[in-house]
Amino acid sequence: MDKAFDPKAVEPRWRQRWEELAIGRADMRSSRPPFVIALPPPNITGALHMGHACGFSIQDTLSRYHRMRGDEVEWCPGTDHAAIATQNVIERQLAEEGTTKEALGREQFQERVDAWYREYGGRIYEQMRRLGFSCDWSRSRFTLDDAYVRAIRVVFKTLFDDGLIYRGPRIVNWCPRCRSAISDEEIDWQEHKDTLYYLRYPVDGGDFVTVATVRPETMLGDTGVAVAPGDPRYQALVGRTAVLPLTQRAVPIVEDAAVRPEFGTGALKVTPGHDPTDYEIGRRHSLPLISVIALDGTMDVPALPQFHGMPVEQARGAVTEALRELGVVEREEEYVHEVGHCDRCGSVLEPLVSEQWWVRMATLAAPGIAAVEAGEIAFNPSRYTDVYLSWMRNIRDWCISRQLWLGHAIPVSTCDNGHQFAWVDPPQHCGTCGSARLTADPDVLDTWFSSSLWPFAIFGWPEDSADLQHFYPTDVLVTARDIIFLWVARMIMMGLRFTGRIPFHDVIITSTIQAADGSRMNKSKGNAIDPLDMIETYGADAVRAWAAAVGTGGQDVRFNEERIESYKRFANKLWNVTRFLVARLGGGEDVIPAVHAPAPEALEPEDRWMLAKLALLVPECEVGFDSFRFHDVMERLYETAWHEFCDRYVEMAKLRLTEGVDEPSRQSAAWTAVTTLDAILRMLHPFMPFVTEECAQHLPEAAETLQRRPWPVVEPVYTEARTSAAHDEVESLVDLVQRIRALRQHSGAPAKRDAVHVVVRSDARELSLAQTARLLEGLVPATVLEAHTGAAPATMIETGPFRADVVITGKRAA
RNA sequence: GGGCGGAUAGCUCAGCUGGUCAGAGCGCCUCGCUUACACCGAGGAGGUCGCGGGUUCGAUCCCUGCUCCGCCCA
Repeated sequence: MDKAFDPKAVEPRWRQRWEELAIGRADMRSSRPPFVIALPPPNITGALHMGHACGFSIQDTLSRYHRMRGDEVEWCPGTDHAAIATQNVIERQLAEEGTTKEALGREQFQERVDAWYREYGGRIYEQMRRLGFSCDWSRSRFTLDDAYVRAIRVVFKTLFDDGLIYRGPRIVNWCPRCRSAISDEEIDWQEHKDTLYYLRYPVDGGDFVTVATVRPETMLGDTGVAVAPGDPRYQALVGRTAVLPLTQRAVPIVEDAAVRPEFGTGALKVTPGHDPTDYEIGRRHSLPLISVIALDGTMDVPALPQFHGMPVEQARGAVTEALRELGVVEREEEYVHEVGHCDRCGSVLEPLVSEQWWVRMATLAAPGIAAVEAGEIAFNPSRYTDVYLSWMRNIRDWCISRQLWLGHAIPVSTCDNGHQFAWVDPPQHCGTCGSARLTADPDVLDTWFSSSLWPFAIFGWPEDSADLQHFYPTDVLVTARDIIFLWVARMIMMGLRFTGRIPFHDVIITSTIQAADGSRMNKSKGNAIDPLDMIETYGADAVRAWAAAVGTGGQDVRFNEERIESYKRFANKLWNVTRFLVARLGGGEDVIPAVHAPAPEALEPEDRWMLAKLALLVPECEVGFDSFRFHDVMERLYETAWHEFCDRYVEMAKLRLTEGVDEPSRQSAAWTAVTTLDAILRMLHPFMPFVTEECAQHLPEAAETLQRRPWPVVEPVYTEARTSAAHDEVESLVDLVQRIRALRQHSGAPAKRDAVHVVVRSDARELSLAQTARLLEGLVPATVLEAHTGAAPATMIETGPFRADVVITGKRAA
């Protein structure tokens, strides 16, 4: 065996082995209880980032653990077509080539997209394999698969026929660059420093009202002025009309509770066409709705040619200037506020009214709320329960249409007689009048609409497939916090609606990995860490162990490379202790031959000490796994493996492991060491599969993979009374050793056996004086005497059943 | 404006339902190339657990107010 563990040399071999053995492949005919995870599908052309590395590592750890516990594990991977992201990539490419998708046409554009998928699709799977993930690759799904598309259409048509999907004009967040609606959940809010303008609108009868706005250009579309109900400042104006400068339109002054009287002047200009709040106010007061901004983000005011066609930003200046000339700008002040940007392209979003498809959410939400309230679905950490519930209780209709060229077409057609219907298979005729002149809806579905079907559509729904029967509902969903609304909530609602069952019973929200300075990791900011670099430097095991240790608990974590490095060292430690045992017990071979269990009486106290530790560790790990406290499990395994096993037990047993004198003692030490190491490797395997596999190959119980070995069992001998008595005594002895060493260090004596002389007495029952002496001599190291000469002063140390007189001699030369 | 979370050793963080909880890793200091490992071993120093109140026999852990940081919703 090499002197150090080399991840690069080991990882490819095991990745290949696992693929050959198909450890991830689930058998739906198995009688083992299923344990199922649906992988949140990453973007098919995307690259693995730290968030993936973290969340996916946790899923693999859970999967491997459950396989060892005897479950039939189905961890189903998949990828998402990520319509907006992909379309943006292709559009950027086209722009560099000096062309546009419009010039190309839909067909050729689609060819470009397909080519892109062919070239980069699945790249992320390769990156996932680098981390040793044991997904069921045989069941990989893609959201553009034919069967998946069919499931989407069935869902759409059902909701449509049930009246839960409708088309209507609504104010939406519009991205002028993507030329598409963007959902509320996809807005990237950024702080802007703008100017708050105070505009004076004359009121009929000689008064005036002053409104405050950061967007003077939208005043061209104002259709009202609103004040808070009962605001004493404005009682005289309510019910009268203001006359807008520039357009000369007369608009009513109304009272509305949405107005915050403390903001600005307490009077709000109402632009229903370009502000969500104003839109609602306008509806309540039946104010007209005027659009003054076109879909491309330019002013759409043919009646005012001086502004028509001008980009909004520019129009803001121009309109303000015109208003200044009219003398209606009372005041200007700096104003800092949050402005919505497109998540994908960064453009400032423009609220405007357009025709969109919507899902009525209230009826879908009710069962989703009930399921969580009843505890059928639990969030981990539990505080996210309230986050979910409050969003669900205040749910708003969901805008599911996007004006993209890429994605799932909305399966709705309209015939020339105006009959509109949803379909699953593309229709030839109108179902109502038989007309063959059909117009398909030009929009596509929000990607999250398709994602919301994921847990059941991946298993073949709407067919009542064997996979679906066996693997649905899934067990656990592992995902990031920012996806609770976008995805988790919608999966719950769709799952309940279409299968009548919850899609999973536990949701694990992973930590957000921040940059070292606490800021958000962001590719464009250049502070993102590439997991592949980390694997390259520290090995996949180290990255995975780090992810598990840091990824649950719900607390955001600052990226800390040293922490990953510490797990690389840990892997090396495991490797070296294995190497040590192989050297002592392998008889010259690379693999330790079978070690027979000793008679229980043959176990020495330190053997029992180790077994007692193991007896505690196994159930602790199980509890940790079952409560998703991965960091607890990882920490306990690290502590036990390194400090208790390597530092203590192996040191205590070292002399007994040499070829020689006391064969029964040697055998019990060998058996204890191998048994403990074997158990530790198995328990660590879900976290650090590569190094544990590689080490386990050198032990007698070698199997083709640890995934085919069971989780450790606590044997009766680990827990019997003698064992715990021996444990406690050895624990005291370890304490004694530590205190003698401290004394020695303090005295400046070298760590030599003849520098420390000890006379020890004890009331121990399990540890004989001879065994006590042997352990002290080996561990301190020290010379144990019957009695001191009395020539040098002794220090008395008392701990547990032991009383030791210690004499330090042979001071180090300064 | 509403809500959630955080503030624990120099750094990054654990501390579940109040009483061996004051911890880990890294860093630091001292010593050691003892044939598993210097990707190591041994020993050690470092914290009034953000601040002010309160509940309690007793609070880092519960309640409340405040300060700063992060996030979500509006």
